[in-house]
Amino acid sequence: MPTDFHLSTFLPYRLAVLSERVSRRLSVEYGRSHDLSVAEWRVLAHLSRCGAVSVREIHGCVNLDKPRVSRAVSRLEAQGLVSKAPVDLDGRLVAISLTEKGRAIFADIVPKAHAVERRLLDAIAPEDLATVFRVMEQWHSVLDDDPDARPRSQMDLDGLTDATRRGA
Amino acid sequence: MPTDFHLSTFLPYRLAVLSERVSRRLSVEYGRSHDLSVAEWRVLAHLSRCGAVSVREIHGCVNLDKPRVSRAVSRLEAQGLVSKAPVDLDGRLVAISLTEKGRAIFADIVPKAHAVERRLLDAIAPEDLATVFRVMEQWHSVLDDDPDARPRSQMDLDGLTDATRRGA
DNA sequence: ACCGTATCGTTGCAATCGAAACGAGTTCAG
DNA sequence: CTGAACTCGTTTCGATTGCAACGATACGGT
Repeated sequence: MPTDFHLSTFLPYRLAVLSERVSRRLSVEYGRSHDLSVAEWRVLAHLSRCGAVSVREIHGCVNLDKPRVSRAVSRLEAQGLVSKAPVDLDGRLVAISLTEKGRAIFADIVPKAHAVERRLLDAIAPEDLATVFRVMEQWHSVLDDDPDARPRSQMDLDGLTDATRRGA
Repeated sequence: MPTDFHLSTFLPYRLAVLSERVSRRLSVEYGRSHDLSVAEWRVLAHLSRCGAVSVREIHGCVNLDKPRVSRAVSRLEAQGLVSKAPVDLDGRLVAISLTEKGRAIFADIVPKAHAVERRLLDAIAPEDLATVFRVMEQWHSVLDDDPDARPRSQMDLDGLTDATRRGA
């Protein structure tokens, strides 16, 4: 009677537990073979799509704070998976891009990552999957309207289709 | 044509981003007023339901590793929200329970936490919500069958209804 | 009773984290 | 041309993290 509160049915808790479990399972794939952190994996993934970009760009796209991106890039550079080059037009910027080795290692991980994802996706009926993604987008919308919530990152907004896009 | 991989549509990434955003929004509620971490919040929540329990018990129930629980309890004890008592029958165990102050602070936070959750839940049609929870449970089942995934915590298993329970 | 094994809670330690500060570079108003 | 304001990437620093030991207690076979 004091306060009836069940942690195990509390939405934020449930999301956190599932997300962390999935994330940890995935990190087995890129942490076991090659020695990558979540941040490094995300940086590689972003670079594989966007070519040569700045730290700022990555920071705004993959939900990692600036220092984390900076350090992840440093470690990746030390391992030879990534190269930094100065930008002529703006001396502050650094153009970061994948090396051949980085591309190779990423190409090696992607199928394993996709396999983990596929096992999850294949267990769900397509229409249920659609519902889930729609709901996740609605939850983001709720947070978009909440001044106390951290704003969404750029890339996650860009990924929206017109059907699911809000405001705009 | 290297490897076509979209981070922004990758399920583990999407889960991580949403979960982290929700979690961070929630932590505003118990971090701003009182000064609690996620671990401390979970410990309080568990104690509010389970009375006097051991560190081990909490550890197995709320998805926190043992040292984290131990340290969270220490901080909570230092703030007077929790009290530790030796157990007669087993000298290794410590019985942890809420103090009056701890109960009061928890009672103050719960409505705010529920408000955050409610805003999310109210945005979704009931049948869609049911689908989402069912899918989340299916994903847990997939991970339960995966030897490379970390096992699920006790309380999260206990929370299952017979309708959704797998194996057993 | 005794010793090996298991469990409980804590602590040590190295790595990581996040927020703020920093230096270098750029922009632009005056 | 100058200097204030801004941006970019890095670094600093205190706090937190996860993992692996650790001391202490309990149990079980002999």
